[in-house]
Amino acid sequence: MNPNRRFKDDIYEQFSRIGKAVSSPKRLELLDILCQGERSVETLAKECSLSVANASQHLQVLKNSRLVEQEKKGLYVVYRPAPMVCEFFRSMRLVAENRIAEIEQIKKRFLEGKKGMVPVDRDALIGRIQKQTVTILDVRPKEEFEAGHIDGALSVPLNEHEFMLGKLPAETEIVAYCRGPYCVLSVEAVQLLNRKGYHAVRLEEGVQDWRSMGLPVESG
Amino acid sequence: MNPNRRFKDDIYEQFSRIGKAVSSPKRLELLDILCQGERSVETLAKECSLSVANASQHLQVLKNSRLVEQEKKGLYVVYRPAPMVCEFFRSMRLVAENRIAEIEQIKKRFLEGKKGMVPVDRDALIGRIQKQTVTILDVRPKEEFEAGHIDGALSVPLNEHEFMLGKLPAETEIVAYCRGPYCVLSVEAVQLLNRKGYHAVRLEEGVQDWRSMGLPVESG
DNA sequence: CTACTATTCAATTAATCTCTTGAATAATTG
DNA sequence: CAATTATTCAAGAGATTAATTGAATAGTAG
Repeated sequence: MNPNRRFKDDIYEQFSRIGKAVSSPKRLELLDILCQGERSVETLAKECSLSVANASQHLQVLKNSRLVEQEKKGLYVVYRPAPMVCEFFRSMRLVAENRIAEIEQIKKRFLEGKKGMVPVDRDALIGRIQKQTVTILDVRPKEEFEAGHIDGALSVPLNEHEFMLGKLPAETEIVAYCRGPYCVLSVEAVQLLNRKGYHAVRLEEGVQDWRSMGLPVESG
Repeated sequence: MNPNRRFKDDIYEQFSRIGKAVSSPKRLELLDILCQGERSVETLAKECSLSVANASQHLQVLKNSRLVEQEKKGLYVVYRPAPMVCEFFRSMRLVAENRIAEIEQIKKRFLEGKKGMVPVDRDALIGRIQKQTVTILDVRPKEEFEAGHIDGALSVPLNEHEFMLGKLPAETEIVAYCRGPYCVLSVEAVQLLNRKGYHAVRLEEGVQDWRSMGLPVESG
């Protein structure tokens, strides 16, 4: 074969390793979660409804395409996204959201009939946070809250909701957020709160989006 | 199945349409070329060493994942990248180049033993263009030159090289560029020029890279 | 209207990928 | 040292994908 053709074939073959890695829905879900922070295989498997063996296998594929890195921590192996990968994933997500109409439809269908799912006006929200006329809840697990959260948010992990409910001011409006548009924690939280008589709405954006819009993020 | 799980599966399934589209080396090559400008099926097939039927089939896949758009122009169907796609492709390319060591190796192996393939210092080059102590050649087909080229470059398509050779100043150094690091036109041009006694080196970056670094690009 | 051109479609084969299952490994704890 | 835990490996079934071939379509030119 012509050496020029050979060169191109070899190069695009290598590029396609990245593409192959992100061609499986489950691997994308794994990546999406990893972009929130490092996780163990078991955690990832549970989060993505995969068997541990299958999750491990997908993680190997991601590792072989250099999209994730691995580190042994005590009894666990934790995976985390390699440098640049979160930005790349974000770029892919944006293309998908903008180009593939079905995504909007699926979201719509899923949220339809649920209370408090209207999109929140970000600019208005920022003003209201400052004026303290709104309570903002981070409903992700505590560790994720600690790794970074919207400035002024309260950590109320979904599983502790029942417990925390009493502590919330009954009169102010509540805005709940979680990892982003495809994480359902805030959806469940908002439904629960509304059933309990609060006025709660969902903020679709997660901390990553919040940060990448240049808005204040706290940690600890 | 749990409706939350259903929702996530549906969403990531849609995301994976983008991933599947960029999981084939040939489709990546097609996309890369399309990011230079719109092309007919036949042109793309020839450029990527594909049969026309096969190229068409790959283009259908890209179209179904909404990465390219199609327009009938006279006897031809031209394809072009959809909005945001070039940026996405670039982001993918950057991840691959930074994370996959094999790519650097393949480049090295291909260029090894060839004259004038040392990387050109961009900043120094800009200065020398302004001082006119260097001749910069765009060796892509004329139409591509006309659609946009590095400010100050001369259009000398590779196939017309023999013809144009006499017109080049023999004493000044020559820098040739083409579509980017994986286009071999400038490699061939530089070899040819060096055989003819010129002092020619290759600029790896293409117009796209040049532009995205905020450097001046002319058209027409 | 006929011939021609560019592209797409349809069917086939070979190769590749995903998930499952059960076993293997490797590190930690009692 | 034995038991436990987290992860990985290996093999196989079923589904998906890429390239090839030959035919079909649709628009253009003579």
